[in-house]
Amino acid sequence: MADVKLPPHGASKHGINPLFLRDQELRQAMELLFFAYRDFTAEPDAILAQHGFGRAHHRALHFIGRHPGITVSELLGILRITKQSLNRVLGQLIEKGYVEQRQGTRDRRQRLLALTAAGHTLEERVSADQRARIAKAYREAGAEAVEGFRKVLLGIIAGAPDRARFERPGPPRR
Amino acid sequence: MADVKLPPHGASKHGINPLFLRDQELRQAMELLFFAYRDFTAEPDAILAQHGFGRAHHRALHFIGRHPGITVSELLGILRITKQSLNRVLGQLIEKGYVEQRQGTRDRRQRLLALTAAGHTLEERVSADQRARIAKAYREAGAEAVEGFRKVLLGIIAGAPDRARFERPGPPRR
DNA sequence: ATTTTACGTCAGCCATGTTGACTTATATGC
DNA sequence: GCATATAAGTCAACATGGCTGACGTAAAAT
Repeated sequence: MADVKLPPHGASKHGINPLFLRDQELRQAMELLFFAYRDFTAEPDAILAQHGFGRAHHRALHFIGRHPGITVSELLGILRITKQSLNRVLGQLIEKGYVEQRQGTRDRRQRLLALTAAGHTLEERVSADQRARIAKAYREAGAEAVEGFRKVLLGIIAGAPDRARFERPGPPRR
Repeated sequence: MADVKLPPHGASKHGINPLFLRDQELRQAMELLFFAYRDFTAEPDAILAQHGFGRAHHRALHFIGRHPGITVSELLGILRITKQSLNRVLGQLIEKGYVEQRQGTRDRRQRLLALTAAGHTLEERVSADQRARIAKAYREAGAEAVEGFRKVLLGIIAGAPDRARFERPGPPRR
């Protein structure tokens, strides 16, 4: 690593440095992720704003919808935010009747979270554009590309525990 | 669309609804994007915080680095934020000596932006983890998967103008 | 000469993250 | 049974990075 010296922008006078190409390729991927995420969230954000909500509310709705009965601390582990931040969002969703809590049976300290019917409806409305966008991208790219897309994103995701989410078909039961 | 009625969570008593599988697949993609983005930004955010900067600063550094001589309004078009928001970030980067402005020659109202040497160094430091993460994911997934990854992300990105960024090899000259 | 464009700036608002301190109820381990 | 640990909630204060709206200046375009 220390013996490779790149010129300021990687291109030497006598041709193109292969490490420069590599860097370009990696930065292109960074941009693809940025643009995709930017466009992926634009529409949902606009719809959420009409309800006085934000992106954080959507994330909660989504994961509660996919894992009915999820506990607060499990949700915290997924979102990687503080409980104070989550509580604000969760409180608003409960107050407006999109999320319900019930006490855990095995452990009565837990609050098991679930979407109400209204919560399901809202989540569907908010995510409609995202699902359509992915459906379109998948359709255009083909099954093989979809496999590659999954593989690479999985490689970007950090730890084993999170990756495990994508190994089994259904949500974890409680 | 109106004639297809899904049971609450898509699974009927007599087998699995193919539309449910489809929905699961799309939601899985949503989650992959979320987790990848979450983990992709965690390390850079930590480094930036040590410098008193945030994610917004990194985005500016990145795009200025890739498009030396970019104008303020071009950068605004890429980031899709307001000029007031960009100005705050840009002002801090200039003040601390990571970004330089010079007056446009063709149009003297323009401020052409470029990284200083310190700016380049900082950007490299901040993006090192991201590049390593992508390099690892690319290596593990293989060339074919990388092609698929690009194809699908490109399909998710909204408009023709933005996609054009990924069609040519080099940054646009000015 | 007028209008439009590129950029900058001031002021204030909101969403969403943070830290730190503290409380309550319940489980768990000795 | 008591001590400790855990799940969740709460209050307060703060930072970042978006936003709107209003206004200013210089230069280009018509």
